[in-house]
Amino acid sequence: MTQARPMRADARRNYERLLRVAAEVFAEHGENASLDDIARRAGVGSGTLYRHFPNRLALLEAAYTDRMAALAARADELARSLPPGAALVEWLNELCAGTIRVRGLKALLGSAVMDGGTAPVPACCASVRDAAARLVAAARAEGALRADVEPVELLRLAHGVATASEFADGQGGQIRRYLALLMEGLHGRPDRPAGGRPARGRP
Amino acid sequence: MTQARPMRADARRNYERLLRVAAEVFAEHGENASLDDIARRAGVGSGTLYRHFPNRLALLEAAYTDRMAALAARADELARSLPPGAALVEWLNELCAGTIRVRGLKALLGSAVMDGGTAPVPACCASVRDAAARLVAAARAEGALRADVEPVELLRLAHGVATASEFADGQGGQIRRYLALLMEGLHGRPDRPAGGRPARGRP
DNA sequence: ACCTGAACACCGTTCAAGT
DNA sequence: ACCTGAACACCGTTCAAGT
Repeated sequence: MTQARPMRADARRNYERLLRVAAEVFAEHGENASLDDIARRAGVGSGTLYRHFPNRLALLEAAYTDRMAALAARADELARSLPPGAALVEWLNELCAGTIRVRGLKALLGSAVMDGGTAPVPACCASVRDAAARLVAAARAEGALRADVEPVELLRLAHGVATASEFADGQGGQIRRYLALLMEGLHGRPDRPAGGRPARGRP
Repeated sequence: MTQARPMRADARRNYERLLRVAAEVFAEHGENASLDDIARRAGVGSGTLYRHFPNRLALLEAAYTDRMAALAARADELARSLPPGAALVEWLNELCAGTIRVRGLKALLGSAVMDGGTAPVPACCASVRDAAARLVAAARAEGALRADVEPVELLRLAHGVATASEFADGQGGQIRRYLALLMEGLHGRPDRPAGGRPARGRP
């Protein structure tokens, strides 16, 4: 998977300019930003963009690999400084905030939690999934998380929370609240977690 | 707001053809379907489409007004045949399933729960919001729903659940499950004292 | 009053021609 | 080996010309 031969100097320069510009433009205009615009701002021909990145998702992945890695690293940092349940919630919170602030990141994380067995999961997405799995395992062991929820499902639901939060105010003002609702449960009085609930229909 | 003067016969015909075709095409290809394609399939010039519907959202609204009304009506139907808590959950479930099956509907419901105080909420969106408010009020009165969640927030979270479900399998296979997770809460033991479902993890 | 379709600007993608 | 930019097909939107 690693570079077979080093790139020619000009190719490497173009490659890096494209990455830098793409990260900026995707962050500002979202995943559907104009590729032509990215090439233009990077000062290269559009063909050059396609030579390095065969499609939009490939460019998105390359542009945000470092941010994805940072997200994965952040999980372990939080795991060291907080109890498992709190670490998980805080991480999901930061993840949601990131997907709203950096607009292109949301699409990438979306592709990271998509099932579509067709394409293999890119490395940067796998690292975030793995980080989630570690936090989930710890939270489960502590009894802070029910056992029938898979890590990737939690990521999907967090993506949903980010989507909901985006609709709320366009920024992330409600992330913490919606995430708490997801984690705490919607029914039952806030001050009475167990019991006191009328019988519901058959499961 | 109602029709000042009846439309000319040919205009009315075109208008209706556009609506019918748009509903089909949006359902199939999603909110970003080509407007040109819709006009072509309806057998009218592209200018005619813009004359009747100034922008994409306007067409989307008009094309799905009846479905939105049906959704609102369905809420009251469920309220009559189920206990409040169950009626709410079932309605949200059908709403999510609808937004996945009918692809353009999702964007419309998204705009229905968006805060953006700029544009006034279109009538069809308001009717869905109102229906949600009725179900929420009943569920609250029964004690099946905590009191600090607004109806529009519940709709936003349901939208998030639909998004998460779409990532799961592309269809709606996980809606009921994710919705239950949202409604029941992620933490706390699965085998709670009252009304709990059987534990799937450890005994 | 309404419709048509050409016109314009834009975008994604490919590829022949260059160095 | 790599880059460029023209070329093609497509799309959203406007508007002069028609009826």
